[in-house]
Amino acid sequence: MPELPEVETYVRALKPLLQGKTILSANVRWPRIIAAPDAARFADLIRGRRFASFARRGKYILLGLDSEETLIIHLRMTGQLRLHGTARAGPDLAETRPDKHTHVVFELDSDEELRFRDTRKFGRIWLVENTETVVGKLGPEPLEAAFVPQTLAQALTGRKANVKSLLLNQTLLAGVGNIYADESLFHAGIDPRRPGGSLSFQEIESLHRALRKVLRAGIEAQGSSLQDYAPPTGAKGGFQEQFQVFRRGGEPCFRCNTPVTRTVLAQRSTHYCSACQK
DNA sequence: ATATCTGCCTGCTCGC
DNA sequence: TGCGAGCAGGCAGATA
Repeated sequence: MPELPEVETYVRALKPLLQGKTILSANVRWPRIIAAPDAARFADLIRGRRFASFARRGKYILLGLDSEETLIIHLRMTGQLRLHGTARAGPDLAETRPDKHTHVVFELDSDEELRFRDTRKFGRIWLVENTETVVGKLGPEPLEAAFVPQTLAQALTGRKANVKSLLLNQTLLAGVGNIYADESLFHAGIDPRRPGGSLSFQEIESLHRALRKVLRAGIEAQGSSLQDYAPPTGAKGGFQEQFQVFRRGGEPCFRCNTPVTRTVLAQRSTHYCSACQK
């Protein structure tokens, strides 16, 4: 499940692969993937556009074009973007043919095509003039300088929902998903079931520090490689090797040997150490 | 306003 | 081996 570090890795990888290349056509094989405008208009508008800028906001990939428009892609759970050769593919053409999970194919002017592949079809693609119509409701970027403990305090104070659910709320904080929420709460020593409003300012500072540390480490490791995540270059990230609690239910905590607890919060699997996290 | 639930999807695992 | 049930989960939209 691509979260902030995985999406950041994606954007960094896409830039040298796509910069300056022009989209000759877009073949939409599963129209529901295109969130806006409708699939036919999308294909019409994107024809002839050139990739000009590359950015990330939360878990969204923002590909600025040489027009007033931005191509926005959200990978959700199982979305992937891969660049494939076409004319240069030669004898391996059969191997490079889009499979049944490839829902959008962008033909480029470089004898290549950019494919959006998504087994579970949760991913979405937009083409918009104003990015705010898509990402406008997102909360602050946790790695920007403007994100200080007071920002996090503002998101948590007065809240009765558990802190794990609040960390997953993209309108409060952008980019944190299930992996980095569980890992950050472990590093901060905070029980994920605690009501957001029950955290002391000292605990909020600790959580703020943990979030930034874990997200930076995730980017440094080029993300986590789980079953469905595949970056455009094929190079796999290694942050899963640093997991302290995520998907380690029943296994001993690396710090204290207490078996890691697995429970469900906000309908999502949640992992924590009952001894280390209070 | 906030909190919680449902639907979207497919592949995989599990039990019979 | 076959098959259905349950599960994984980000986010929009609905409901409480």
